[in-house]
Amino acid sequence: MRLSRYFLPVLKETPADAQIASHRLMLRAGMIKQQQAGIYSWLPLGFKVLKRIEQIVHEEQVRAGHIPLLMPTLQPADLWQESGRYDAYGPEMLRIKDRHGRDMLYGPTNEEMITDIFRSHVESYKSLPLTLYHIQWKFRDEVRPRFGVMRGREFLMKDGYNFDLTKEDALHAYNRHMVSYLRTYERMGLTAIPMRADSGPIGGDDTHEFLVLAETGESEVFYDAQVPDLKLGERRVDYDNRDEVAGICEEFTTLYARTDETHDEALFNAIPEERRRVGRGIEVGQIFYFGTKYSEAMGATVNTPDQGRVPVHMGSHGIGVSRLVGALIEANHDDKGIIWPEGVTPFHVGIVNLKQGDVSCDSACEALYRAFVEAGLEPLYDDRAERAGAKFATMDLIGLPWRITVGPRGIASGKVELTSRRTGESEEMTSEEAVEKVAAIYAAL
RNA sequence: CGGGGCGUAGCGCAGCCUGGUAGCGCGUCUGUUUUGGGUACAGAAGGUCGUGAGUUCGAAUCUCGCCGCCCCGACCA
Repeated sequence: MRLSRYFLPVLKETPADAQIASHRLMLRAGMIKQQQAGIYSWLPLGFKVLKRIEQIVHEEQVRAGHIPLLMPTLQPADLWQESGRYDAYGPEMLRIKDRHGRDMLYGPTNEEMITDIFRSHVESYKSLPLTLYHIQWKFRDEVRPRFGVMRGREFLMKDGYNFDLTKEDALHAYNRHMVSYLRTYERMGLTAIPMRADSGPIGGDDTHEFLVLAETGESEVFYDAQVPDLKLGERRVDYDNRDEVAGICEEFTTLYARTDETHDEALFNAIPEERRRVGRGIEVGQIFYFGTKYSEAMGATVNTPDQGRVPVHMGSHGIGVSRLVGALIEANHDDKGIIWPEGVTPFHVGIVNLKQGDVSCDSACEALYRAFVEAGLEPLYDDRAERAGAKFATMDLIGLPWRITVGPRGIASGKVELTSRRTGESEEMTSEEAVEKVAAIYAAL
């Protein structure tokens, strides 16, 4: 993409309404525009990041054997009356009437609807196990939306639902989700810690929240200093292997890590003092096992091998996709702007032409641009007639992890400069070497 | 939903107390200039001062209502 032809409305000054870093930077970098309290338009740069995150979530769900579908944002009230949540949910649920006076709602979650889909088409234990998920916009009419996309009213969420014959099977689904989530966050360059949590209104016995450590987090967290060092890394996971999956879950949940909701002072104090940590975290996902709560209420039953009929065991599992954009920035920024991890960056590399209109600089930039496109990468070429300072400031603000600087001085000796946004370190090399190096970095992801 | 604050040009703000022709910086547009970290000069465009009512000869300014937004708490992917 050529910046002169892109739509990137960056702001030099910080909008007064934004208090925390991610919100400020998303506005300044032209990623979002607020339309109402807690409701945002996603401008091209923000939309790109959102889509990258969504893509990673999809890939890891499919890898775990889960099946994508898409349910509507608007739901009929009667499904929720069946489960009893129409009255239980309260004013957080946005209720709407259509022209015929029928009661509808903008879905805050989809347990009822997915259960309806399941019961319409599944009759036999032979169809199990089954895990369906979608990534769709949700609406929760928060009393007080804040922190930009981290606490919006409208938000994009991946929500998945497992249907299993037995509790044991459902717990395997639970574990599968935990491992797939760990992998999802790691690919984004985030450390998200599973913490035992309260079940809240969704109900159920087993639940973990995934927290990204950040000072601006809304939850207080207590954890063993060794927990953030746990990594899934390169290991291959067979998601059908129950023992292996359970083993990984055990590895990641044995050390103490809890939110204030479930914090246990005595257990915490059993950790050696130098390893006790208290901090704050941003919740970016949650997994639940809730048994037959919805299947019983809504008649989602299957025939069993011994001629019986039983309600299925279920769980639901969510990742806050739009919230992750904010959480990623909270975890990756400095005073100049955003620093995207390679896994989610909107463009792979920025090309800065220090002397637009200079024949040798222009042609070197064009050649770099073509080379990156041919290598399957997306460059953002700042070809505006701005001076160097403005171009650097824009690149720093929008946070592309790699920048190539092309100027008359370097070009005279056949060199360009490759700079890491994270470390600020620069290296001189030929254009070919720069393309090769950047391509190798992304190929290794 | 309790408490606090704000609404004046695209963005950031001053003016309001003490009513009298609506201003500044940035951005935008035109021209010149400059060119390795948000450049300089000259000119231009852009505002029913959130909204409705009231007081007044006269309201951005005073009074009341409404709407919107932000912050702190209680609640949540």
